[in-house]
Order: sequence, then structure tokens, then C-alpha cells
Amino acid sequence: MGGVRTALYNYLYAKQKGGDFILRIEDTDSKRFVPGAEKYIIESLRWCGIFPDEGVTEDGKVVETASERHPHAPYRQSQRRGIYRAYAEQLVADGFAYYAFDTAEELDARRAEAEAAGQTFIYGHATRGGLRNSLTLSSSEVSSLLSSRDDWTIRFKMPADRMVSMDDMIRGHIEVCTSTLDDKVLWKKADELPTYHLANIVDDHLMEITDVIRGEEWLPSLPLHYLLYEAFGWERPSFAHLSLLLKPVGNGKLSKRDGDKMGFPVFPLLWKSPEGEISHGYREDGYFPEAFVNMLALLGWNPGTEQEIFSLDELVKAFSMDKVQKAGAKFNPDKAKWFNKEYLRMKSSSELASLLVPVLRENGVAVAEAEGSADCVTMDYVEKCVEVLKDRATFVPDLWTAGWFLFKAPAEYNEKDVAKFWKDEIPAMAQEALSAVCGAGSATAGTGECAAGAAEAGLGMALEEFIRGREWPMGKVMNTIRLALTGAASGLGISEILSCIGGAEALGRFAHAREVLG
RNA sequence: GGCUCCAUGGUCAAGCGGUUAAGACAUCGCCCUUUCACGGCGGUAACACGGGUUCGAGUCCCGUUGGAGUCACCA
Repeated sequence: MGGVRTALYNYLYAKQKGGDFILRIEDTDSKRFVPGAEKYIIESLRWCGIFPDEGVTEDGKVVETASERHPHAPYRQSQRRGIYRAYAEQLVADGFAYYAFDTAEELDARRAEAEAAGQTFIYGHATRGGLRNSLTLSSSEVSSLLSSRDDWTIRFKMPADRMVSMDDMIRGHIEVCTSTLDDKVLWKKADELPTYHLANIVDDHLMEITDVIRGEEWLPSLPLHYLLYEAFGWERPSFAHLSLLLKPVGNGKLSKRDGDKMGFPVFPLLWKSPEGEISHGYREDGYFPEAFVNMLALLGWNPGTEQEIFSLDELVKAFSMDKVQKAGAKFNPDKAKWFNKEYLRMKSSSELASLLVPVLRENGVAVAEAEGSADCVTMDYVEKCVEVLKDRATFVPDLWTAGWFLFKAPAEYNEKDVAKFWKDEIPAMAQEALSAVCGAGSATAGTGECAAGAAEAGLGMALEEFIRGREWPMGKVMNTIRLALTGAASGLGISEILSCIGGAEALGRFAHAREVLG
């Protein structure tokens, strides 16, 4: 979710300024490679309606070579590995970086040592003089180590005591002193790849990036990035650091576990990790992409007006960086559901009907596009049903839950629900009506026709009794009829049910009776 | 712990020196409805604390507290 939000803000900002939104894959850590992750990212963006102008793929195909639309290809850093070393070495030559030969084990030992002493080990101006690097070793030693070993790195030589003055589009002016910063690894010989810091700056320069909008977790390394641009003598882009999404309850940032625990997705799409672990996705959980995007856009940004429902195009127009919140936003699953409900209600009945069809089929209801037959409902019928059901649903499958009996005759009814209306005893007629409907269901269950037929039978019986004996209060008649129709207490009223199943004539009689009897 | 960022109801948030401190979600009540919703009306609920500056501070400054991020040959 957080990643999608960051991408969304980038997209909105780029589109608003008439710029391009570029998708680059920063996969410089071979150890962390996750099969399927790149495809997942692209699919997620596509689902959200976010299409990169330039980047790693086009129409599902990987962009390997430069073209007019993709002038900076390739867009995977793993495919660009050849270009970074020269930049790192240029930094060494210019005195902004140096070769380091300390092994991972040696550094781990130093860290453990420092920790034992209650301190933190920093590979920086205070310690680099006592470590094995091109600053402490003779040049002959350095060149021999360079050729004999394959685990050296190139580190940035962080100034000892310099105030770095930075600007952030969201936070304004920020100042940090370099004295507490460390000498970050920029390039590693072991896999001939740069780290994020170098690759990011080099590629942003090469790809003519003008604006960088990223998560707050990058704020601590902004001084390094500033210094890197300065060392290269390049013009730097504008930066905006977004605050993070926080967990709904308790402290800390939103994590995968929170979703599992509290029953909401944290991933845009269902995600199956290589280990086989499955995480829920908004798409599979029934959210509309427009609702998801709308909800995300308003988590940490507001338009300054009372408008809450925005299409992607409207967001592009309304977005502004100075309305982005500085503080982290606690994610609220209830609000996410509310957005989806709003979007569901905005959809036309015909669109919802088509979306409901797969659910109907899953539940054994046959749907015919045009003409219905004895054991088939028509789209027209589905649409009519959706019309009365849509106010009761948050997700498409809720339509089925709220009105399944419009498609399938009930096989039984709930005694408790009946008892709610008949405290003493259930009159014979009511019981008869109920069994008639439920019994009818067992014979030819699964068709809309059947449900409609049974409903009218039940309605007829109840109506007859009502008119003849005048013994039942109106409300009880209504509720009994509804029970007869739905098999259990349902939200739908008689007239709503009849508007679907087409008991127009019966409804007419009922209305007439009501009039006659006052 | 060091460094950096942040701070208005339970949550998202408006406010950018003078307001009865909006609105939405959630919650509660009433109305509509002999059901469930939808809808309508209303309620509970906030400027973290302490100092300044100012005629006047939620708004500006400092401190305290609290929260967040980060301190890898990860991004």
C-alpha cells in the first residue's frame, strides 16, 4: 500500500506538471531478488490505472533497448551494471571516495566490539584512519589488493564536519551536520554492482529525473545524496519525502502482519511469496481500483476542499505538494470500506449486474445474456435485483449475500426469525406458506424462475388469509410473506422483492386490499 | 542511545495571528421504515505540556514529553 501510494503521488505530480512518470527497477541487491516481484509491481500499477510513460516494460514486454519512448533503456539496474563502476572510480580519483578492503567479518567484529562497550561503530571520518583502505594503505598495497581480492568496496568519504543544507518540497529546509554520518558503500566488487545510493544518483542524472518523491525512510540519506550530486558536479532534482503509513492500532509503521491480524489487505494484489506465504490483496478482496486509489490519495494528502471522491484525472488536477501531510497517517480500514461502498453505489446497475454474474455462476445460478429459460435468469432480471440490492452492499459479493433468494429458492427457513413476529404460535396458514416456499425450493432449486414462482405462491396464500379472515395485522403478514420468500429475515421489503421477481399482479391485489381494509 | 522528521477528536483531517476550532470515517441518539440497509436530523469527542513573542497564539520561537524514521557490502 505504501509503495502504491508513493507511486501514485509520483504519477499525479508528474502528470500535473506535464512530465513523465518513469518506472525503473532498482534491483542491485542480488541476494534480495524475489522472483515475480517486478511483474507484480507492474500489474499492481496497471490495476490502479497507473501507466508509466517510460520504463521497464511496454504492453507487457520488457524494454531492452533504447527507443524514442524509452530513451534511457534498459531500466533495470541489474542490466545496467556496466555503467556504474566508472562513476565510482571517478569519485575515487577526485578524492570523494576511496577503496576499502575490510571484510564483512572484520566489520561485524568491530560492531560487536563497539556494542559491547555501549557504543555504535561508524565507518566514518573518526575510524577510517584505523581501517584497511586506500587512505591508510600504500598505493602499491592498494593496487595489489585491488587485483588479488574480489571483496573490496568503494566508500564515500563523508566530510568530517560540514553542515549540509537541504530542501524538501514537503518539509522545507533541513540541515544536518556530516559529523555523525558514515562512509557509505557505493560500489561492491563482489557482485560488480553499485549500492542504491550510487545507482540512484547516477541513473537519476542519466535519465534526466527532475523530481524525486519517495518514502521518509530515505530522509536520513538525503545528505549523502546531496553530497554525491555535488561531487559529480551535477544538477540535482527536487526532493519530496513522504511520511509513512502507520498501523491502524498501536505504534509503528504498517506491516504485512497487521493486515493478517486485523483482516484487511496491505497489498494491492494478492501476493504469494516464493516461500508460499499468501497475503491478501485489495483486488482479490473485492475492492474497486478507483476506490483503492482514491482512498490512498487521501491518506496523507487533502485537496483543501470538502470533496472526497476523486477520479484519477481529478486527482491529477487537484494534487498539490503543499497539501501533503508531514506527519505519518494511521491507516483506517473502515474508511477504505466506505470508499468502496461509495464507488459501488456510483456504478450503474448494468455494470454491477455484469460484475455479479461470476458470483451467480459460482453459486450455481445459470445466467443467460438475452432470453431466459425455465432454469435461467436473464441479465435484465439480474439488473433489476441489483437495483434494490446495491444500497446494502460494500463489495460485489455482498449483493449475493443480501439477495441470494432472488436467484435460488430457499430450502428452509429459520424458526427464530419467524418467532420474532409470532410470539405465541405460528398460525397454520403462515406455516403452510413457509413450507410451501421452502418445499418448492427443494424440487427445482437453483433457478430464478423457481424462486419467483415459490414467492408468488407464498404471497398468494398469505394474501388470501389476510383478506379472508382479516385476522392478521398487516405487519405480520408482510413479515411472514418475506420469510416465505427469503427463508430467513432479510433486509428487503415486500415491494422491493416483488419489483425483482415480477409479482406485479399480486402486488396490485395487495395494494387494493390495503386500501379496502384501511 | 546518536542524528533527522513530526504533533488539532478514536482515525483521516480543515485551519496558515482575531473562527461558536470545519468536514469525513467510526460511535451514540432520534426520524423514516413493523425488518436490514439507504437517507435525514442531532449528540459525545481535539488544539500533548511548559515557557516566551504579541493588544491577541491551535497558528510564530524555545524547551519538555510523546510518536516516527534511520544508524548494513538492503533498498
